[in-house]
Amino acid sequence: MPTPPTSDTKDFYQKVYALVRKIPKGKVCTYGIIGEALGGRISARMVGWAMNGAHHITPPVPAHRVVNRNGMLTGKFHFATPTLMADLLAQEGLQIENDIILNFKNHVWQP
DNA sequence: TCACTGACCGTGG
DNA sequence: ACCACGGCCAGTG
Repeated sequence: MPTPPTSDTKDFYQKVYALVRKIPKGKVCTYGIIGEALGGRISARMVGWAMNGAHHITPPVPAHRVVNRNGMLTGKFHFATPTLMADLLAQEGLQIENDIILNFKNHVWQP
């Protein structure tokens, strides 16, 4: 069992992207939930790091639906424009204010 | 090779 | 209720 001989890290990236793509429209997810959903052996930090490569991969990943536990758009600065993330979320019917998702807990989606 | 940083989270004082 | 610290893994200088 054994242990996956090959590096899990690469698989882990793919898992993160797959899960994020699975997030339904109008819903959001947190880094911690994703990390736990992938096995819990990973840190939420790595999830964010994985998203760092989500810019040049295909198909595109709706990273705008991934926020921190606080419901705050922490990664908005990593997007094409700092307002793109809030804009996309607003288009999905989410209410954003001060870079924070209103009623965030009510829009959280879990795998 | 060592050290620091980074789209985080949880617990303690 | 708020502030501070540690833990986690990987990539870059």
